[in-house]
Amino acid sequence: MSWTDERIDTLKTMWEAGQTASQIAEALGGVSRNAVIGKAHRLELQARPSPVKPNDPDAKIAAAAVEPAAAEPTVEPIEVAPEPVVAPVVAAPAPAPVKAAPVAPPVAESVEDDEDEDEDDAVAAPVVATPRPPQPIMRSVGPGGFLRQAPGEQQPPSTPAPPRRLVPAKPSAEMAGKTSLLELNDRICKWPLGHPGEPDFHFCGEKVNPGFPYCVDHCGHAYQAQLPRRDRRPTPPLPFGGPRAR
DNA sequence: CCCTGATTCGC
DNA sequence: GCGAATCAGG
Repeated sequence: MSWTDERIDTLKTMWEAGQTASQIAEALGGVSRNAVIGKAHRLELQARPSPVKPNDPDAKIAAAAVEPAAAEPTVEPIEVAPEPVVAPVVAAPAPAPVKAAPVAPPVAESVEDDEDEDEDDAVAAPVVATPRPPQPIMRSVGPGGFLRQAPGEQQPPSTPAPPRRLVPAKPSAEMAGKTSLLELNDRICKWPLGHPGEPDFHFCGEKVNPGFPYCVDHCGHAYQAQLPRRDRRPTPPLPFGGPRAR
C-alpha cells in the first residue's frame, strides 16, 4: 500500500481527531501502526499527548550528548532557570468530535479571496494598536482593514478555521468513541449495538474475551449454560414462529 | 502483559 | 520516503 492523497487525508483527519495510530492503521488497512506514526511525523502532525515524552529540554541533552565525549559534567546544574518558559498557549480547542461537525454543503469555489495587493499600508494607520508588541511586527493591511499575517506569525485563529476541503468521511473520523464496522478486528468485541442502518449503529468495541468474538460481558449474553431439558423453562411465547429446526 | 507515541536506521 | 525494530511511559 502506498500513501495516496486520500489515505494521507484520512490519516491527517483521524490523527487530528485524536484517533490512535492503531485505529488509524486498522481503518486504513494495509499499514502498520508504526507506518502510521512514521508518516504522521513526516507530515509533521505531531504534537499530541504522548505517553513517552521528553518534556525536559535538558534531559534531551543527556540523551543526545552520549555520543560526543561531552566534556565537563558540571558539578551540579544550578537550578536557575531564568528562562521565561512561556507556555505556548495551550488554548488548543480540542478538535470537536466529527460527529458534531456541521455538514457543510459543498462550497462553490467561485468566491475566492482575491489576492489584491493593496500596498496602502498607511491608509488604515490607526488600525488598533497591537496590545502586545514584544517586537514590532511588520504587517500589511488587507482590503477589509484586517491585518495580514506577518510571515512566521501563526497564532491568531482564535476560532479554528474549518478546513477548506471537506474530507471524505471515508472510514476516517468516525463518530468519536464508537466502533464502526471498519474498525473491527480480532481483538475487539463485535457485539452490535443498535441496528444496522441506523445512524449510530456501532459495535461494542471492548477488548475481546480471549478466544471469543465478544468481550466478557457480551459473552455472557451470547453464551448461556445449557440446562437439562427437564429443568428448562416452559416454552416461552414465541413472537414470530421461533427458531426453525434445521 | 496490554496499550500508547517517539526514534532510529536500513532500505 | 518508508516502515520494522526498538525504546519507554502508562
